[in-house]
Amino acid sequence: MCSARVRSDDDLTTRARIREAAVDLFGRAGFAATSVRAIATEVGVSPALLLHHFGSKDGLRQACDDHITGWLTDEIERVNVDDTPATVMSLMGRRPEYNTMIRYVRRTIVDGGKFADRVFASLVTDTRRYLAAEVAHGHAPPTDDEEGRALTLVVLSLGTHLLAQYLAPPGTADDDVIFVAGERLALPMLEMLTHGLYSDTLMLDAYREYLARIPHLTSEKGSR
Amino acid sequence: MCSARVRSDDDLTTRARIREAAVDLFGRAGFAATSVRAIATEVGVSPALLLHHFGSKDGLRQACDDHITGWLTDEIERVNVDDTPATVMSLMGRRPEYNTMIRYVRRTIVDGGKFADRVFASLVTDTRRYLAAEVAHGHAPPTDDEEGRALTLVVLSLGTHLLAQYLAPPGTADDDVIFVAGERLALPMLEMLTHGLYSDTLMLDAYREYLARIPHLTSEKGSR
DNA sequence: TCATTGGCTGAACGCACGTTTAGGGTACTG
DNA sequence: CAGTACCCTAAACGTGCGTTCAGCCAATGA
Repeated sequence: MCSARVRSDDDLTTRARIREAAVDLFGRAGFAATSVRAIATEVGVSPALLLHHFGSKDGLRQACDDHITGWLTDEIERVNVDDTPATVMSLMGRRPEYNTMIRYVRRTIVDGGKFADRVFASLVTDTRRYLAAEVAHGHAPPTDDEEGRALTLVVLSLGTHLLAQYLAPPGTADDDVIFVAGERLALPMLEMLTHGLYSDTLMLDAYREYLARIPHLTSEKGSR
Repeated sequence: MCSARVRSDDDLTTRARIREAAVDLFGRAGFAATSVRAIATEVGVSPALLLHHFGSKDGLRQACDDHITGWLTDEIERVNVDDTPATVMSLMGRRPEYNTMIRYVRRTIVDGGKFADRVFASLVTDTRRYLAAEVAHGHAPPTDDEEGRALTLVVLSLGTHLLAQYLAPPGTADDDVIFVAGERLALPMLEMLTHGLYSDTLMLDAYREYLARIPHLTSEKGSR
């Protein structure tokens, strides 16, 4: 079920080849900017066949979402067993089929919608689990706002993917962008996650004071 | 020139009102998903007038880009004088006209293109200048990779805007999303920027070792 | 053998889009 | 008063879209 996702196109049913092409094109150009005709041409079939199999363009998107969901679940599960985020970040983007998935997820997040909400939520959940493990092993101190810390990490990693095209040098081959961007930021990010940026608590104190002075909510946030 | 950007719609020429509506709609839904007819309806004029003034839909986009460029330059210049990133982050998103600008910039970055490259580059430049000042004042230690550190900060701040809809609680009013997301992350981010995440150098050392073992480039990166 | 099923196509439909064209209305200018 | 310049519109054009429909063709099963 897992290794079956890596194979030459010849092995696939036409239905599956259509879906693969759709995932690729949706991920690259977005759902709205990808026409049914473009996908059909890519696969070498008629536009009508596509609707015969999936009912409508939205049906095809649904099939892509489902496919990616399963894929993502498998991979995260497989990876959580024995890898660290650093190695995961390095490994991903190396293999072209990961590129396709990451591009699709990227598009999903950018375009929004229910599926995107679910994907984001699951990323946060996974990060919280990872952070809890780090705290348990004594590699990170506990915090009042575990969710906030997880959100910050998700912004860092997802943001790196979202902005990959700007982080990789101009002219980087399309399929290398995600990997190159990850490598570019890995060291300065780890540096910041290890030693922080500021050498004093000036900023932090200033913001805490700002929060204390303006009690804008039924806030229990500025506490500790 | 600056305060002239805040005024009721009545004061504006029709040409300007069209541009304002276009900035708003392009920012919300994206260029491709916003039709000339939709903008015309919003302003209350005929679609033809729009093309009379701007030549084409692309001409209108260009006018929006130019408008936002000037606006952004003014604001950054005004802000750099005496504000800290924390207060800037807090202030922005408060006023609705900033919301419009941020949404437009967000779309620009997501959709890519030459204008996006320029915007991103100028964000990095500004962040580097800010970091240099912090180092000069002794609030932050120097680093081998100033650009990398700046990129990391840009990913953090821009990422927060890109992902704002997921960071704010579901159901947050459209115009509050950016501000609420900023407030949600401000404290955990400052915490991380001040104290870091990891309490040991395990991760950092592991990645440095990985870099040393795989000399993939004419690298002078794993140094220090 | 014939009927049935399912993958697949070519042609067409209705629609929304960006754009063009011809011209109406109003206010300056000689 | 005629002429001109400008803001603006109604109507239409061509294009590409998602989708529908009638039917071809090969394989299957009775």
